[in-house]
Amino acid sequence: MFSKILVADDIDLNNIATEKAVNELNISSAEYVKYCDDALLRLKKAEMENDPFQLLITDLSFKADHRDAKITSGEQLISEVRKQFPLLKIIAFSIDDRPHKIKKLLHDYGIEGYVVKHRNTSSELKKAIETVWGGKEKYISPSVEHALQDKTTSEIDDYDIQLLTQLSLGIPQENMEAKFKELNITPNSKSTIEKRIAKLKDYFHANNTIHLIAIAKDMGLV
Amino acid sequence: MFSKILVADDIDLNNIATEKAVNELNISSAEYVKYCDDALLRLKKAEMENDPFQLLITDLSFKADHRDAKITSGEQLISEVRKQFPLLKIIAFSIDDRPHKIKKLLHDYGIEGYVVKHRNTSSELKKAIETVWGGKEKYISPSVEHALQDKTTSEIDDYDIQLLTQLSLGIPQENMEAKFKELNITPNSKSTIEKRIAKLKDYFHANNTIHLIAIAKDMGLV
DNA sequence: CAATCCCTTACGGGAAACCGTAACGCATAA
DNA sequence: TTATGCGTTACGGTTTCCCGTAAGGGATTG
Repeated sequence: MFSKILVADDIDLNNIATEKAVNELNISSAEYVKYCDDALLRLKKAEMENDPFQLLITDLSFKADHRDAKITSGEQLISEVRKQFPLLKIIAFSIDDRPHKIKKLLHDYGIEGYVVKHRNTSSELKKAIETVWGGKEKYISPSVEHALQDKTTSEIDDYDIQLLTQLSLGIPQENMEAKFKELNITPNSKSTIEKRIAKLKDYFHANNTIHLIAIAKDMGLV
Repeated sequence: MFSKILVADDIDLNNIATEKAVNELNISSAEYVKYCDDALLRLKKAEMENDPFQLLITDLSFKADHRDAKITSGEQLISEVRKQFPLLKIIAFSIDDRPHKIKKLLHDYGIEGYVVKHRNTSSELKKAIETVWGGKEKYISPSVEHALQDKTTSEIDDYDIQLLTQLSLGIPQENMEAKFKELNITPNSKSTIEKRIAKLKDYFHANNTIHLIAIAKDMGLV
């Protein structure tokens, strides 16, 4: 079993309960932090002392408070960790069960586990740690396993996300061509952009662009 | 101190940690449920047995699962509880720190406390229970006290919310007059609706209606 | 080399949204 | 009673969006 793990979650309740779950496994050392920046510092310190962490369990959403923070989300933390500590195993631990978010973490960063906070989190978390320790397979909460097969989101690419994002930020379709040129996104003609928006509306059965953006917001695409 | 309280939260971790906090107070009986429907059942049963609960601590967001649920959110639960058990004290216990949500619960339902799940939840929850037990004042987490003074949302009325909601559901401005007549909402002329949308865009500094709806979604207004 | 396919781009007509102006209805005040 | 103010409603012109058609430019194929 892992001998040294790090848990990052800004909500103290989660750390309290996670600690209880972790203590029921045979893990000799577990540390808990409430800020992403602190997580990175701990990882660096342990690396320097030649006693590195073996597993990071991290929440995805961290609320801002009075402290200045360089890393403000679990996703940013995961991205940094993957670059600086490629051997460290990662389990994401979140209330978010939206397929798009989950797939992104699994595919883009190749994390080893995704545990959804729900009614049986405690036992799931233990199973996840054991599975990841085994090293053979990833652990995904049963309630979101279907997310991986979900093709609704796999057919939506980065271009679509960019488009939806700019729309949600108030860029009118009229100015989108200029905006995309500014951002070096191609294709960027008014016509193609129009067609792509129409395709998205069709895909999500949206009555109009407002509806489309509302749906995208609900799905967590933007 | 309270002798009998009920805690409703669908995430087991929260119940585990809440239990720990509650045990540090002098409360002789505390029960924990993961479904809103169960909460209502427990309250009814205790009432019938002439041993009613004195305090309800409830989360606001409950995820759906395989079980059929009549009450699907903490807000609905609070609404029912206020009708059926007017003497029961209520503390809402949520990760949601958006002013609009908090004000709604405090004003529309007159709940006795609002604790935001954050980095010091455990001690805040204890303080909240003690304050509500005192019976003289309400408890609001310090980090959202400013929400009560926030006038951004107090100037947005139910009519605005209805309008934003229908827009986000894909009703085009063109058909809004008919929709509002169907819903018996007045005023409902095309012209007034146009003007109100323009006012909202102005208020939130939205470039266009899409942007407006994105902002409303972010603020939790719809 | 020409033929075909697919994606991108261009354009134009019609619908919806946007915005200013003005009339109407109703309440309060003179 | 008339005057004033405010919110609602009505209308028309301009802009933006929507949607169909068609032309342009590579890549692949015969």
